[in-house]
Amino acid sequence: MEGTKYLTEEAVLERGREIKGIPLGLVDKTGRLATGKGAVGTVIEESWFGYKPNSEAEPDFPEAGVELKATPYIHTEHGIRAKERLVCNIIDYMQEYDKTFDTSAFWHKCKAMLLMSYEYIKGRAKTDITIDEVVLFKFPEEDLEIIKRDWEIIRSKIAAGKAHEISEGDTMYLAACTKGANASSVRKQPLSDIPAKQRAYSLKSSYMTSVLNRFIFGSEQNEHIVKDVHKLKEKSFEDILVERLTPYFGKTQEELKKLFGVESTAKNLNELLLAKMLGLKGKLAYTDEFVKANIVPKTINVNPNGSVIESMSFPTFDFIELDNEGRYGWEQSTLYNYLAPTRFFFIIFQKNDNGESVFERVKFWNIPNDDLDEVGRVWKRTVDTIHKGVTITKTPRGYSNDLPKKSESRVAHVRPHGKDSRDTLPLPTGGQLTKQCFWLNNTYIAEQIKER
DNA sequence: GCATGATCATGC
DNA sequence: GCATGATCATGC
Repeated sequence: MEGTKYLTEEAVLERGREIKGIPLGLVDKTGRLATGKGAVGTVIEESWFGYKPNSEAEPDFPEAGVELKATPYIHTEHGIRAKERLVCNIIDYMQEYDKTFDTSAFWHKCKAMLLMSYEYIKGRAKTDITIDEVVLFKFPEEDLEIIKRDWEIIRSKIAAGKAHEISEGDTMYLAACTKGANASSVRKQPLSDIPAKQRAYSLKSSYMTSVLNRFIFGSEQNEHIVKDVHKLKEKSFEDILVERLTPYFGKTQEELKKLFGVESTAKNLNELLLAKMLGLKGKLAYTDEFVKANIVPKTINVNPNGSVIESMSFPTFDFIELDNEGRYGWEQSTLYNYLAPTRFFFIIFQKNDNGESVFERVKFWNIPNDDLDEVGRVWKRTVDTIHKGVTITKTPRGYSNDLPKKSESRVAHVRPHGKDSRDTLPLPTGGQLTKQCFWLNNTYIAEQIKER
């Protein structure tokens, strides 16, 4: 096998398929499997295809123009989910900014990928991993239109001397994720002296979940918001969406209910109304684009004076798990990996002087880099406090603790989030504490949604 | 008046 | 039964 060239996509795919079911321990001829991350793909490339890992810029099979990607998935109670983002090439800020999508390093390397999927099972030895499915993946047209715009968003930030402001949540499917030993892995950018974090092109984990489900497990697609692909050539997905909602800006909740014949008084009323405005059968959150791009709709209620009524909560955390995560650092944490790639779709309702709720506007938002770092500091403070032991004090209003308060940070804080004060979880240092979660400060949200 | 602790309500 | 999104309520 040594020195064999795979000259066509078909030849790569055919050979790739033959690996299905063979434990990687039997495939590995070099003992590389024992080495760290990325070993699965490298072992297959080297020991199965007989290729030496090549230069960064070329696809793994240069003659066939195919990049090999081993991608883990997890079985959850809600079905198949990608374990992580699919990381592609590191972005060379100095080179990429004056290219076009077609001449970009990303497209050169990743326009065709041999996706080899395997199930990630915690604790399983790497030698026992088997590749379950192998497909030659090319981006479907509707995804490619969005990916081209994603790429352009990244490029234009570099071209504006703002490579240091790039963040994963800027884009929908193709994102610039951090890649490096730690936060101090930085590189030069062409139009500014400010060093920028090293980043790589990646396909968001939410996008990979969809790819796995669709192309490997053969599931149905979700309902699309933009049904006509050609529209995406003219305008971005976000512009199309905002445009379709604009006619309803300024209407009160009651007017909208009447308009759409909605009777409900439920808390998810706004969700129902939005679906009606867009002519959806199901929920906005379950549409193809929102699911793949990891866009989270959030209703924000604003007082007549512009202040945001409530802070925004995130899922409850487990104190013991959080303590464990502390060993791996902020960028490996659950919170980081939720907050960094997520785009939020803010649906803004403002109370008018008659106390009626008015649908003001919508805004796509993701957390800016600096503020994400600030959340990282709050996270670290939380981890450290939990690790050394939370101090709990009885007060007339319940139990108070020394986790980060709103007054400590412009951006985020920690607060209870359970059924009631008896809804508790164990602490790693012993004893129990009311379930808690991270919150984005309402004052911070107000600042972020301000129209500039 | 607001930060902070507490709790409700719905849907999966 | 619980996670999640949403909101309440009171003491400082």
